[in-house]
Order: sequence, then C-alpha cells, then structure tokens
Amino acid sequence: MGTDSRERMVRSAAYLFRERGYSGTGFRDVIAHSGAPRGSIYHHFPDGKAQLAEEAVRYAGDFLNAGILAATEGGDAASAVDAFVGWWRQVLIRSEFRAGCPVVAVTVESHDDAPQLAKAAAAVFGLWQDTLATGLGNAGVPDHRAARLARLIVAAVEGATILCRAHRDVAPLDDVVAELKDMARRAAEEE
Amino acid sequence: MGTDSRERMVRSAAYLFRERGYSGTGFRDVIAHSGAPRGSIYHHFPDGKAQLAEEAVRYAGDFLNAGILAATEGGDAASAVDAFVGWWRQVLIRSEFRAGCPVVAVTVESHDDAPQLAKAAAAVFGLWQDTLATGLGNAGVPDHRAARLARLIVAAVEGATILCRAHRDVAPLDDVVAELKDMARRAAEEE
DNA sequence: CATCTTCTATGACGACCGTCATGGGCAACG
DNA sequence: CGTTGCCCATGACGGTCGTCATAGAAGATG
Repeated sequence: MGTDSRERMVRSAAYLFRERGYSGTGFRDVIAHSGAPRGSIYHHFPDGKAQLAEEAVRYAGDFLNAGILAATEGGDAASAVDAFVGWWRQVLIRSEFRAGCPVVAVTVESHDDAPQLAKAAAAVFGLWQDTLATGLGNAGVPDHRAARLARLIVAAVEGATILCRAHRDVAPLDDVVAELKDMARRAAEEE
Repeated sequence: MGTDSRERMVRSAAYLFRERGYSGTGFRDVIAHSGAPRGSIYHHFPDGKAQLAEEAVRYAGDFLNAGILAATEGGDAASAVDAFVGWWRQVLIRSEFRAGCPVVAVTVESHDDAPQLAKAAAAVFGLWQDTLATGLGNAGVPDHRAARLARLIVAAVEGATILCRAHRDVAPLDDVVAELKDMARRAAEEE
C-alpha cells in the first residue's frame, strides 16, 4: 500500500512538472514541496527519478480520466469537450498561466534512457482519447469519426494550453473550444 | 554582425531544445553540437543562457514563418494548413519522433526569471497565427473567422506534434490535419 | 522480551550546471 | 610601427544535480 509520504511525492512531482518540466524539477524540489522525508526516496522509488515521474504521469492521467468519464455521462457531444477542457482552464487560471500538463512536460523531453516513462505518457494520451471517443459515441457520433475527433480534441486542447501559457490569457483555449464544440455538434447530427 | 560561430550556437540551441528542452540542454551541449568556441559565449550572449534561448526561439520562429508565407501565396485554404504542418512532419520523421517545437519546449517551462524569453515565445506564436490568418484571408475566409481558425490550427498542430512524439507515429498529425483542412475549406466556401 | 520489516536521517559521492575573470591571438586601423 | 577592439582558450568558482551507503527509529509479530 502506498504510504502517505510516497503518495505526496507523486502528487508533488506531478504538480511541479507542470510548471518547471522534468529536467527543471529536482528531487530536492519534490522533497521541499511535499514535505516528504529525503531518506526514503530510493526506498519508495528504487529506479529513481524516472520511476517517480512515471507514477506522476499515471497519477495525473487517471485523475483527469475520471473527470472525463464523470462528465461524459451527461450525454451530449459538446459536454464531452467541456469535460476535458474544464480542468485545464482551472489549472491555467489558478497558476496564473504558469502551469500546464505534466504529461506534455514529460513528452517534450525525449527520454531514450527511460523508455518506460515515454510509454507511460503515450498510454495516458491514449486513455484520454479512448474515453473521449466513447463519450462522443454515446452522444451520437459515429464510431469511426469519434476516434478521429477525440484525437483532434486532445491535440487542440493541449496545444491551446500551451498558447495560453505563452500569451498569459485564456482566450486561445476559449476560441479553440468554441470551434471544437461546433464540430462535435455537427458530427453528432450527421450520424 | 553575427559571426559564424554565433549563428551556429543559435541554430544548435534551437535544434537541441527541440529534443531535450530548455533545462535539459546545457551550454556544453550547445558548444559540442555547434563546434563553437567555449570562451566566447558571454561575449556573444552577455545575458547568458536566457539570451541564447531567446534568439533561438526567434530564429525558429522566423524560419518557419518564412515557410508559411511562401506556401500561402498559392491561394487555397487547405494549402495554408499544409504549409504549417509540412515542416513539423519532416522534423518528426527525420528525428524518429525525438524532436518537436523549440518554442513549445521553452513555453512549457515557466520562466519567471527570464520574462523576455517568455515574451519572445509568445511573439512567435502570435506571428505564426497572424501569417496563417492572412493566408486564410487571401483564400477567401472572412477575416474575423480567419483569426480564430488560425489559432485553432496552431494549437492543434502543436498539440498533434506532441501526440506524435508520444505515440512515435505520424498518424495523430495526419488525422488532425485532415480535420483542419475540411474545416478551412468549409470556412472558405461560406464567406 | 526479542526479532523482523518498514520507513527515515544524515552525509557524502562524482558529475554537471551556468557563470565569469584573466589573458592571449589576431585582425583592422591610425 | 603601435594600438584598439573583437574573438577565443583556459580554468576555475560555487552551486545543484541524481544517486547511494550506512545507520538508526518505529511498529508490528512471535
């Protein structure tokens, strides 16, 4: 079972990766932010930083996926987009555009040395796409189109998040969401 | 005037940022990759790493912007999308999905200490959006819609690039581009 | 009580980080 | 010729990085 301090480390790692990236976040930062003891790092994470990052990525992935699942039970296609975007919107604003997506942070630094870390990130993106696709399917979007649309949504929202950080403004995300919603609605009506 | 070695440093920095990110790229890496002399770093870049990164971001920004400009002179709306996406496609494949966008790499690490660097990244994104928007305008897309569509294109393509790196596959980019082209075409016909 | 497992404290390791000071080469120009 | 200014070599600085070894506390189990 995960100890308290162990879980706090994972959460803090995810939190810090969002702002400073993988290389930019040191073990000492994670210790300081989580209040976890320094001596037990390699007790909980024998494979070191890469393992901690891997679990942080999975943690963030599961967390957001649960949010998407909960929100897509409503039924209509536009709310599936809202589900995915709502969380990022909060993160951006509350951090004053300093924080983004930890999975992105890990992905944009190639890790030939830690292939499992890269795989974990890919799995999270895949998970989000699948959950969104079934959500769109329930809303009446044909299956083959739902998968493609889900891919576009994940890509566009992650990209918009980056634009928001650069411009220090939520407008890019709102604009992109508006376009995506139109698209999802149209796709649901065609069927 | 920019010396040879100075320009090589900027190009190498842009190149390395794409793979390893800002924090993940050291001055020594830039020296090794560019073959530039170590002693003249702070002669050419008195403000240190942040200044080098700033110029690397601008270099990459202008480079790609020239490509967009050249390709959008054709005229139709779909080719404007192709212009933006073609370069990233090459970068991804040639690097075996190890390299992405240097501007993204700089943006996803918050730099409260180097505000000029963050501003340079924002300026580049703005430049790309504007160039794409006028390209769409020339293709018959109404102005107010062209700006929004350009934003979506930049966001979706940058996001798709990240997905491609994670999945080690160009399919996400191709899927997203197909959707974007449809959208651009529709927008041009409505006018 | 003793024993065993789980967790933590402390301190250090070699390597690398960005940065800078000093001095030498080397051209251009007077 | 001498001198001025640009460019580079070298070596080091203090700091931080990820990592690990060693030893001790805490708590359960017999």
